[in-house]
Amino acid sequence: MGRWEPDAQGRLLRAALELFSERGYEATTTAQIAERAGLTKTTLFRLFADKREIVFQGQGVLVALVKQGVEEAPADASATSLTANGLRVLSSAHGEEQRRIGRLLDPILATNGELNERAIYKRFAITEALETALIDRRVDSWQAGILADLGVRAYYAGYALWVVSHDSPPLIDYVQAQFQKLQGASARLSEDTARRH
Amino acid sequence: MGRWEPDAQGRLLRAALELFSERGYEATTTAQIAERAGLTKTTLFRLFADKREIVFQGQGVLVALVKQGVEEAPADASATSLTANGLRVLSSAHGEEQRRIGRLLDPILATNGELNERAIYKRFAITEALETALIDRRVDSWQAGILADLGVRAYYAGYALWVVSHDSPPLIDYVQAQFQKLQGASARLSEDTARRH
DNA sequence: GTCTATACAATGATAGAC
DNA sequence: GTCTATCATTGTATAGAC
Repeated sequence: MGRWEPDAQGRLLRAALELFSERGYEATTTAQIAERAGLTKTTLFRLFADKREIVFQGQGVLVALVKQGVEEAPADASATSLTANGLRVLSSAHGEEQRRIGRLLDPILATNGELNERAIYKRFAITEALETALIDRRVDSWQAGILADLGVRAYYAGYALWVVSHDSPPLIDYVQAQFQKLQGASARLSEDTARRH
Repeated sequence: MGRWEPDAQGRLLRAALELFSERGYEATTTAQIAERAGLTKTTLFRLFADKREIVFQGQGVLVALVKQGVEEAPADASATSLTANGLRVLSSAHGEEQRRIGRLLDPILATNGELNERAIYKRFAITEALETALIDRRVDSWQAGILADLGVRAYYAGYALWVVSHDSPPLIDYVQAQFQKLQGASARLSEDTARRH
């Protein structure tokens, strides 16, 4: 049992992804994950709050990043620019390593309600962080909510395209393209409504 | 043990809300809930998928209602009208009974991450149902996503106001007011962006 | 300060009896 | 349809080893 070896969390994450891919999420016990990582169940639960967090704890930084992106934007930035900057910093956390993890994780997510529920919870946490950060930058609270929904929708749509792509463009390119499209669709929606009066 | 008495689910829901209010969600065991309802733990888990579903299973109909509301809207309805009709039928499910349950449940939700996670999952399910129903009515898929976010945001904001109010107006009045405000904020957002070119 | 061993409570599944 | 009984697994708590 190679104890004291470094990166216990990383080893547990890799062991979990392997086992979940091999035999599914439910058919894998926490004891098996710990064993493959050369640790015990006790240690696993000291490092992760629950079984789901083994694969999702990495997303904890995303909340801080989107907040930071909004805070760091120029003083004269529009509400939309503040959002775009949040998305830019948020996306910057995703490199090849995250793409590889995503490719393993997404099929598992799709077939498991328990994991999917946690994924949605993380999405909501990012949305709330973005909304709060925008309000802190004096964006109108109605607009902050709308932009948070729009921005996070762009982020997840962009992510879905990026994770399966074999191209070189970084995630932010995909996210920005989605954000533009959604803004255009939103503008057309408002025009349509106005035209009906 | 008054077995064979009717409305086992309702008895379990009431028992759960009482016990959660008295001693908190985590301090209440499923055996205690079953006991207060005059049943056993086994029966509880046959009627509900897990402990959280005791208080959330009632929301399962909401997904069907919002879908139905969009489907039943007039053939010439705009995308916005389709959404409004979905919200109208969705809101129609909430009477005094639901308000009473909400008043008990909301404080418990606020203090428990596990329950909160399930609540967010239900919100997402309603959003997806609305988005899909709009797409089925030939709404552009970008606009469908935006309207689903906007509509569900209006629904939850309206619900939060309604549940604590002591006035007579039904939920739909609150939801419609929120939907109007959000549409206005969205239009101003698009104007601001256009003006910057 | 991190890991292990052990014991424990609670969730949720399953099988057979009424 | 419900009950009793038993079971595997998750997740916690404690005390001690390196």
